[in-house]
Amino acid sequence: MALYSIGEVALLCDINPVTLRAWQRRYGLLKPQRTDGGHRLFNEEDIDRIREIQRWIDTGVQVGKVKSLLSEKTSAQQTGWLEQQEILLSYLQNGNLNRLRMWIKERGRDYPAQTLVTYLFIPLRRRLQCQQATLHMLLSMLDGILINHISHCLLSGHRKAGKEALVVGWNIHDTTRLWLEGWMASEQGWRVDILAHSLTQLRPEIFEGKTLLVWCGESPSSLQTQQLARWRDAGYEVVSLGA
DNA sequence: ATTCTGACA
DNA sequence: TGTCAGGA
Repeated sequence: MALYSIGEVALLCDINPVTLRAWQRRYGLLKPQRTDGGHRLFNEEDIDRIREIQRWIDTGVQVGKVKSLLSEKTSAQQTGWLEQQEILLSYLQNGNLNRLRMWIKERGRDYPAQTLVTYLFIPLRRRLQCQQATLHMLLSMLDGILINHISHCLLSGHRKAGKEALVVGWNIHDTTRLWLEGWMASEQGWRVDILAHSLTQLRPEIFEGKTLLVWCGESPSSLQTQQLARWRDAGYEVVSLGA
C-alpha cells in the first residue's frame, strides 16, 4: 500500500500540514504510521478519513465533535442501510434515473421521511460530497431526483390541514439539505414552503404569521442560537431545525 | 529540503 | 489555526 508524507497529503487534500498535526494531537482524529525517524506516513485509509473529516467540517460541524461522528457512522451502516445506499449508488452510476425515482417513491411509502433522510440520504450524500468530479455529478443527479420527489410530497401536504411553515437556511452551503428538512417537517404536519437559497441575514418580521423553521447547519454557532432565542422572546415563531 | 515537538499568540 | 524556535 502506498504511503505519503505529510507534505504530500497536504497537497492531495488541500490542507495545511500544521492542521493535520493539530487534528492528531488535539483531537486524536488521525493515527498515521511513523518512519524510524518519527516522520508521519499516511496510507489511503488515512487520506479517506481526512477527506471525511473535511466533509463534516464543511457541513458546519466543529472539529472537536467530528470524532464521535466518525465512529457513529458505522452503527448506521451495520443495520443494513449501507446496502440500501449501494443500491441507490448503482442506479446513479448506471444513469438509471427512472429506477431511482420509483425506488424512492416506494421506500417513501414504507418508511417515514425521518428514517430515510437519517440513514439513507444524508449518509449517501455525504459519501458523494467529494471534490471528485464524477461523484459530484452523481450527487447532483440524486439531488435533482430528491428535490423533485420532495416537492411532490410537499404539494400533497398542502392539501391537508396544518400550520404554515417556511423552511429557511441561515448561512449554510448545502441547499438540498433544506429540502430534506422540509420533507421531514411536512410529514410532521406542517404545510411547508422552502426558501430555495440560504440567507445570510434573517428578518423574521417579513414572514410574520408563518412559523420559520430555520436550518443553521449541523451545529449552529452560539451567536445564531442566541439570536433565535431572542426572536422567540420577541414573539416570533421561530424553530431551530435539527436541535 | 522536510518534518518533528512544544510553546505561544 | 497558525507561527516560531531549535533539532533530527
